[in-house]
Amino acid sequence: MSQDNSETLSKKHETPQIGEMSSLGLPQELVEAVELMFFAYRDFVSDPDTILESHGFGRAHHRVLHFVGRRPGMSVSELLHILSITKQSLSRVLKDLIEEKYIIQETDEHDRRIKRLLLSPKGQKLHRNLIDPQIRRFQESLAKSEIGTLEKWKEFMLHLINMETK
Amino acid sequence: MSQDNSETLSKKHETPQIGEMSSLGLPQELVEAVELMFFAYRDFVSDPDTILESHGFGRAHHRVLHFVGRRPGMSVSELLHILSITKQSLSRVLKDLIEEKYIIQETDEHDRRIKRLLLSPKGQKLHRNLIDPQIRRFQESLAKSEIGTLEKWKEFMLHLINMETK
DNA sequence: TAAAATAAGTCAACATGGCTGACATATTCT
DNA sequence: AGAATATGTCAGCCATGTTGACTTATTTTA
Repeated sequence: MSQDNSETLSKKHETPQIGEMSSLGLPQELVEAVELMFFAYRDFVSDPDTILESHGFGRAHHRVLHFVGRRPGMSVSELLHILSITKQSLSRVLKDLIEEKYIIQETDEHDRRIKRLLLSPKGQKLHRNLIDPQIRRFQESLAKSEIGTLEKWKEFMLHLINMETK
Repeated sequence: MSQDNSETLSKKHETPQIGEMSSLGLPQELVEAVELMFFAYRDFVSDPDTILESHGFGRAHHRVLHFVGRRPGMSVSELLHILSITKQSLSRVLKDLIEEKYIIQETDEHDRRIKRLLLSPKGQKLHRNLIDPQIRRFQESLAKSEIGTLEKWKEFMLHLINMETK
């Protein structure tokens, strides 16, 4: 990973300038950003893998645990929608998590077709263990960064997200 | 330098500080950051998929094209190392790309065991088509962001990366 | 110069987690 | 009563990750 020396592209709506282009005519600082996205994400999601492995779970299980933990009582179709995967893909991992009692299903009071998903205490504990190293990684990175970094980082990440996802 | 987010709830029924702590005692702003990482990465890598599909390629092919494009003349083992995948995983996609003449192999002049990997003009064109929407996405997001966002974003992303990767 | 190390390629086999389409069941809405 | 909805399940396909063993060519080293 090389450092970025160029101080440009700092104003809103400014187009890339000649000095910033690689041989392919691409703004070099943004090509670097593309790579940072790849490496940072890969290392970031690698943290929980050891824990997951010891439970016989994969990353798909992690995602389900995460969103059910964050939005307790969500329905299966809401979960499908947020994960943007198919029913079949979800059902495999959800089945595991329910069978091993990390996730509890409760039939909705007013519409008995809907099953509300919740983390059991066991599920909450695992969820916490999985997210801890990721939070720690953020905290350690922030400690090395300038003040105000998190806010700007989050703002930018939010802009990167598709409308439909928001 | 930066902030400290680690506060612990000392009493059972104490109200978390607004906007900072979830019910699990985690800094809320960092739990949000974990989710932003998931959504932003997912949407970001989704851009090139249509193009790849029309060529019968997947994301693994994209990564190979990208790094060979960025570091022309790299060896197979260097590529293995940067991608952190196994020889077998790489060989499948690399074989496709070589057979269809997106990537050219040249035997190293001084050590004929080593094969230098290069993009053909066809490979360069595809690489460019794949990265374009990602660059565009960055530019559009930057246009909506405050001045100085890219530098801070890149700095933080770099801190998130493992030592071994750097 | 013979042996060891290195770079690359290959084979078989297996796991995870995406996908599709079809279909079943229970429940609610019209 | 019939349509729509929410969930679950079956069978099968595909991409891409894994391991371990082995070959071939070439270079380095003892």
